[in-house]
Amino acid sequence: MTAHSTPAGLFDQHGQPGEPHSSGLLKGLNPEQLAAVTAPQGPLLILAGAGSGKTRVLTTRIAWLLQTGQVSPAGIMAVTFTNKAAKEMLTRLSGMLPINTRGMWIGTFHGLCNRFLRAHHKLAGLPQAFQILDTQDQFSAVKRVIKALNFDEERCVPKQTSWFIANAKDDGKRPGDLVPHDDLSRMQQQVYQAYEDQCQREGVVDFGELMLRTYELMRDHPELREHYQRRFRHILVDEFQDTNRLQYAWLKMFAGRPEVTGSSVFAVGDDDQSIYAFRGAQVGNMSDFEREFKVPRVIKLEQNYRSYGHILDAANTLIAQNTRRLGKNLRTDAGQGEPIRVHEAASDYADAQWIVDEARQLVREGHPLREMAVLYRSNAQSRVIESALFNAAVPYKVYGGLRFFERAEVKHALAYLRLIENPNDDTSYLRVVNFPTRGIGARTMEQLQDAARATGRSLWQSIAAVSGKGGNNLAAFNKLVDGMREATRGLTLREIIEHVVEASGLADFYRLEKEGQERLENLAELVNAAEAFVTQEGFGKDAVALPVDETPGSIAEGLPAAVAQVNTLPDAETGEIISPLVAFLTHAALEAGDNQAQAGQDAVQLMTVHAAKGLEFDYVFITGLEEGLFPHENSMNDADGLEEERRLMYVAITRARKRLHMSFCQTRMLHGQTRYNIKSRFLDELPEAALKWLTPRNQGFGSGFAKSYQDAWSSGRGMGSMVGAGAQPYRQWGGSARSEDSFKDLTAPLPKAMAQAKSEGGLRVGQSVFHNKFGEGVVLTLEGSGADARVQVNFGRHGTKWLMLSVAKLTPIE
DNA sequence: CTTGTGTCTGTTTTT
DNA sequence: CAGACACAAG
Repeated sequence: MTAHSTPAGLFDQHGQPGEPHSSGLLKGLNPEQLAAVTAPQGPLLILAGAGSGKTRVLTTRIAWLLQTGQVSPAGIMAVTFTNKAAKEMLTRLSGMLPINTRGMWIGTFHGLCNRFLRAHHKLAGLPQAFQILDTQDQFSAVKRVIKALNFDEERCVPKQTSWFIANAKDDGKRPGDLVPHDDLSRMQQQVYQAYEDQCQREGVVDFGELMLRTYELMRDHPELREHYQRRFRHILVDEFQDTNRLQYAWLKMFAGRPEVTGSSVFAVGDDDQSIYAFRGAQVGNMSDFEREFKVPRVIKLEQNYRSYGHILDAANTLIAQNTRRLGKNLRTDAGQGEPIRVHEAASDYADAQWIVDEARQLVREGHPLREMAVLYRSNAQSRVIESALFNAAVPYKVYGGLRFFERAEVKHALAYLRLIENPNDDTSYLRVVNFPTRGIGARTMEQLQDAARATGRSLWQSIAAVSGKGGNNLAAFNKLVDGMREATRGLTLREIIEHVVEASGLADFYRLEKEGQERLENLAELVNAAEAFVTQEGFGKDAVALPVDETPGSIAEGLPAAVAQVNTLPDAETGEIISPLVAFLTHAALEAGDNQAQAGQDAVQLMTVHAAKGLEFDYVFITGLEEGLFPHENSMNDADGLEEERRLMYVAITRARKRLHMSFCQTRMLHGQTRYNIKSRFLDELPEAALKWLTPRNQGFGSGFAKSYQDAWSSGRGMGSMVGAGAQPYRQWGGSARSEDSFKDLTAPLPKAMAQAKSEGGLRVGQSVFHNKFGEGVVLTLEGSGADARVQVNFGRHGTKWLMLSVAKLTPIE
């Protein structure tokens, strides 16, 4: 999405957009891009490779359609997956044309659904101020349902069940559409049904529900369907390869049958960058689209404006190993550039150190830190790298993890705000009824929940059913919330939040807490976020009235004003404009916000490969190229999983503009255990000519074997702590490694490589050796032979250790 | 109702 | 190793 600063100004692709004439708009487009942008009405599929100017094509297409008068802003719908992508599109578009982007429907799938459901909330059977459950909320709601149904949580695991429900919705399925095939799925189906009832009662929807309900509303109401189908003459979809079944059906619903509605869908995607199958993405939607919409031709954007040749060669060669592809090869005019620097380290620690060294070298050459990114497969890998960077005083920024609106203190404050709008929101009620504590304990809440369940009412409505002290406290709590609602009536959003933070007792609570300072700051930041939201969304004195829909006879006809972009459409029937508070709460749910405030600071960027999709950097480090990690062991058993891992690797490689670094290590600390890793098969799949090995290839024996061996170096307990097993995944015996029972594992067959290790090791008593962790030592004793060989080594200040020769990595020193 | 202890479980993530 | 969570004791 960020397609600015390109290698050494070699390319003119990302220069300033031309002046607002179509000739200016189209200037600098290559033939394929031009064909895509100026394609005639009708379905179109753009296969856009990484760095091929995808976003530019998408936005220029919209600008061109508008400028040539083929469509009015109201006839455009552009859908993305992330808020970031939607914003980027809007920003670029307003840079190209002096148009008001507000009449267009540009946003994320969920943002547009929200807009739609707010406008038609009566038809959808929702309160106007319906609240949106995020994943956390959804999970706790499901958990509550499982408890209420008295299901065994061992059998009907809440996490799996909430995943099950989300998946069903992504597939467009209601509880009644499911056919249970065993006890578990029968239970899950029941939970789904009860969960759905509960959400409906509380007036809340989860992410999947936003999509599904919009889809169903369109499906079940012909007049609505016809209206929107007629209205959106051009539907543009970004990252089409990431759409799930429901989203594709949703798109078809809005597009209608092209020959009838005349609408055209402009789908842009890259099957090679499909990395979200695990959450329901169907790459197959691309070929389905091509077939079902009778796409006359697929335009391939293969000219890359981002990376140098070696990098692209690596990407192309790698991805060519995937069998199920639409087929595409990236090319560049930029020259080969530097080869990819490949480094093998003895340990994850040494690997991190190497990254720090390389980064410092780049700094010495005058490159800013923000142009360096360290990418890894899983979040757990960031720790070592962080500590190495920290120790070297190199600023860094980690992406991922807890986002702003997901922080506990922020969610607490939001829960109070939600209760002001909708006291029947049980999820919010449960979150803060006793936070800060006000004498409402578990048994009180149990009584309350029982009463609510019995009558089918909300917790808020059921407090009279609880007598005694607990009941009084509950009444006091309801009164507190009522009081807040009264006190904040007519206040600005900022004032509302300030009041609630104080009146709820949250502020006092955190003021007294030792570690509360940061939380207080986050609450202050929440006020800022609200302030920024109000300014940005244009609430306040001079909101401009815009006709939303000009189509005569439509449901939405004559709507008064779209005060703000997506979140604040007026009610379709009453024309009442949603309060800034509801809009802000929606914003908080749909846009979890960045996780770190310190933006703009020059720092090395650390993130998972998934998080890096759509980004680009001059210098990229791909770390942890080890079997079991990347490709991840959970994905490498089936062909589809492996291909997805390869696409992930492809995404990682294509993030780099100028120089790419890849690294792996022989030992890695994971879950408190040392793992021995083989280098990733993906390294072997890269063209040799594009690589520059900084360490000798296949050096030592650590890189070639013993994937799953527990290190045997704990001294003192002698052989009892030595563990060896066949080629089992390490995780199968984590705990037992500490018990004497594991001793018997030593009898398991050992691979040939281990026997070789001994002879190659060529150790003798008195031999000097090097060990990754303990450093230099001297061999004191040799025992056993072959797979059973063990050795006693004196490591000086680290003491004397018994090591399993087949497991510990010892390098002889002459 | 709070606090401490023990157990468990560890991909990827937007909305 | 470390965070989340459940349960028992105070």
